[in-house]
Amino acid sequence: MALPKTLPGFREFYPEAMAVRRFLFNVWRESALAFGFQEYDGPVLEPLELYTRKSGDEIEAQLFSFTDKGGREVALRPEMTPTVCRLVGAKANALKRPIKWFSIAEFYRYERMQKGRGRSFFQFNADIFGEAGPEAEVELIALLVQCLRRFGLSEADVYIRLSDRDLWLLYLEEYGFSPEETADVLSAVDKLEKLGDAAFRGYEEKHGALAPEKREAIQALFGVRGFEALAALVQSLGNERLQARLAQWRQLLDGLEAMGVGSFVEVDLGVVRGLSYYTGFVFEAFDRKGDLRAIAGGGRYNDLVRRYGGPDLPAVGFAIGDMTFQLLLEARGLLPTMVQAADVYAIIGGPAERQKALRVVADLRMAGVRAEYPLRQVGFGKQFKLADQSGARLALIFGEDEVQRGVVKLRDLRSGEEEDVELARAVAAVRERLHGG
RNA sequence: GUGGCUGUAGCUCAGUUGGUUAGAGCACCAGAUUGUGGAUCUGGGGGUCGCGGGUUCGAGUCCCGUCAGCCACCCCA
Repeated sequence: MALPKTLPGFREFYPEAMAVRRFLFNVWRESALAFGFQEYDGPVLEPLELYTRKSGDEIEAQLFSFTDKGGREVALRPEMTPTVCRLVGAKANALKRPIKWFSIAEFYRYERMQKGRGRSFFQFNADIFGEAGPEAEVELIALLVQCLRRFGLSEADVYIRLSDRDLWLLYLEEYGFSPEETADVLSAVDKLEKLGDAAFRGYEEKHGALAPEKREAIQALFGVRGFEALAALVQSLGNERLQARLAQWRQLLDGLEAMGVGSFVEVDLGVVRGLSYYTGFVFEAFDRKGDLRAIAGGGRYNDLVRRYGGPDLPAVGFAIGDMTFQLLLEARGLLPTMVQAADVYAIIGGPAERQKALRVVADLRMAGVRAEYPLRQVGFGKQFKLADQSGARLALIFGEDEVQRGVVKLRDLRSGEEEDVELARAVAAVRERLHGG
């Protein structure tokens, strides 16, 4: 009788893997806190409707959804954005603005597994609500860069492609595309990089052949790399609203420079992001080598809070996934070896000494010192081996001689240095050794 | 959902044209070892050979199916 196996795509964290996970999370959390973001969380299980209302059925196909015992249609959360929109929307009037929130949470998608993608994964999400100007984007992109740099990743490892759905909309309008056509053009643009001209097939089936000059116009904006090229293209059109949008771009790029993160960012109108709820600036982070899928992605979604029943509240956010991120750190040799070592290992002579030793161990632990000892009585020599293997810096030797004299021997396992310490002073002596030198 | 590759111990793998009771290294446990170190030696536990069926006197080995994993497509909130 075999035990039931782990569900495909779900992850188990043995202590070593858990240490890596905690390392990632800690750095992300510290980064967000340094930026003044506040941590929140929401339910893992949500009404199915939360995810089906705004998007198509393809998304529903990738949901972990079922009917619960009360007959409710429910789904495991596949992303945080709807939840956070609801949370913020429900209390928007009571929340001090700008609302800067982050979370580190597990998500679920019913997908085929692949390198860097499972059916369960963690994401760091950071969002700013209530700020319509590009200052919010500056803050978020700076946080994203901080989340990279704190691990030792530089602009040589990662770059951020920065684009703008607003500008795309204005541009397409200028070329006479209707709103319905615009959505399908953007969907084609999203695939243009991979598929080439074939990307327009879906559009043409729906809206008829694409005039050559329109196609050229799309290709022109799609190919824009760098602000100079963007400015040149926009100015050639003489459209006032596009000009105004360009001013926003300038403000954003100046802010990023001032924050010292400009070197990570590349203006690249080839990105539009598949999701239809994005309304303005969008960005995606990739590794320079191009071996991995996207590391992070985000953008502005000014309509979403309102669409979830809240007030009109501008919003920007991004997410970093843990799987690809960890692969990147591994590939660059930036994952430190995780040590879960004790500080002190107690070496215990016999049953009589054990009484004294456990008391000291308990006191050490109460003082926040990681203290270990052999649960079962084993030979002295063996205990030294165990102490060594535990990675502890110090050993406390509770031998018969020592305990009878009312002392314990404190041994530095690195230098071999030993000294006798009064039992009552054992905790203090250990702390001096650990912190003092 | 589509296609390719791969499944033998916790890990890395060996296993002859199909032939007795499936092996090694690492890891783990114990002993040597009742007062000083990641060593050494000895021993031990651990396998329905992913699972199911078929061919055969006989299958880890050949065939079919299935499941799982990896990779690519699709998708990517």
